[in-house]
Amino acid sequence: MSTPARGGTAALAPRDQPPGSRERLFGIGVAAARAGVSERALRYYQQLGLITPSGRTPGGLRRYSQDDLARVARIRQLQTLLGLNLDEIAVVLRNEDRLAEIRLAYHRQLTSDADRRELLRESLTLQQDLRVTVEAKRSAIEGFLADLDARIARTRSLL
Amino acid sequence: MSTPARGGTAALAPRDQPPGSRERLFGIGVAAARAGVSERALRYYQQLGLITPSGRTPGGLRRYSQDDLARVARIRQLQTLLGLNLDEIAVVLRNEDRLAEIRLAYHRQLTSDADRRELLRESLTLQQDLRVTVEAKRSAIEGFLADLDARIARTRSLL
DNA sequence: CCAAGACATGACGTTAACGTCAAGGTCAGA
DNA sequence: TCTGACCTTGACGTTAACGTCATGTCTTGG
Repeated sequence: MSTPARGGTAALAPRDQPPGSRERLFGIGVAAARAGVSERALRYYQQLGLITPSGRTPGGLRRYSQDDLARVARIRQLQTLLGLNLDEIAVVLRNEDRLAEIRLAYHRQLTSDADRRELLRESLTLQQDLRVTVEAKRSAIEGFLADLDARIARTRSLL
Repeated sequence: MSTPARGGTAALAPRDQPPGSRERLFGIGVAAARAGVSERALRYYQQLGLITPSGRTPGGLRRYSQDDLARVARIRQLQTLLGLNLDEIAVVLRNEDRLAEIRLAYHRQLTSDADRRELLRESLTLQQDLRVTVEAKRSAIEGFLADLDARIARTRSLL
């Protein structure tokens, strides 16, 4: 493992700041704080393939972008709101990633028309599956809440 | 620990079947199957004080009633729907139990008026706390669903 | 250039919520 | 009465999602 020479063959190296869009990047400490999770959690998510920091310093330190933080928020949302485990979350995220790719390919016409339609259908199905479970959860919660309100009303009536 | 003599001083022992209401009782195997959980889970819930089978055979085998099964269902609901852990669930259940007791005491006037009002207020507060968290969850899920629907619409529009 | 944080990569520890196995008791029916 | 299915308690195992070191590296202000 040789430390890559800084400024050497920088052709493919991810630029630190694309001059136009001033993308602020954070170290793992700040990123974790902003995302409301631990550094360990961020490394763990990465280990499971849920996120990859959008950059590394030449020395190997992780650099997180705003989008990365949004992704972490999404993970937490799927975790706490829907109760999915990290493996299930990986599936959802992979699907969303593919959709984003398809959207790009759609504009640049990099893939064949048939391929895109195929991928689109597949993604749509996955999204609809997710929708079904979420909808079920919603109605269940609604029932729970109605029940709870009834209990509260009964309790109030005793006062 | 002496095995309690069967048929001894049975004055306070829970009757097996109150002659009027034909309460069917189940062994732990059937109970677990009906509740959709494992036998181990039932024993574990009992260990944590979440449920107590409403009876035991003279030999010590657990007997679960319909109400017990409903209670297990409630546990599962709080677990999967709200994401509470078993300790938090214990709090909720204890509160609900107390409310039920209060209702009984209310009719039979076993406690002082002041005591009952005090307990009622306390229970009401707990219920309202729960309501707040549930309501938060509901609106969060609603937002999630709206967002998901928007994504689905966008995906559809690409087809 | 150099010290003080911040960070990287293992590797082992922890907690909740059970799973599983062992060594026996209990019960209902033939 | 006796067998086979069901059940008991106790103890140890398991899995997910991290927590917590230990040890060495990177980065940055002075």
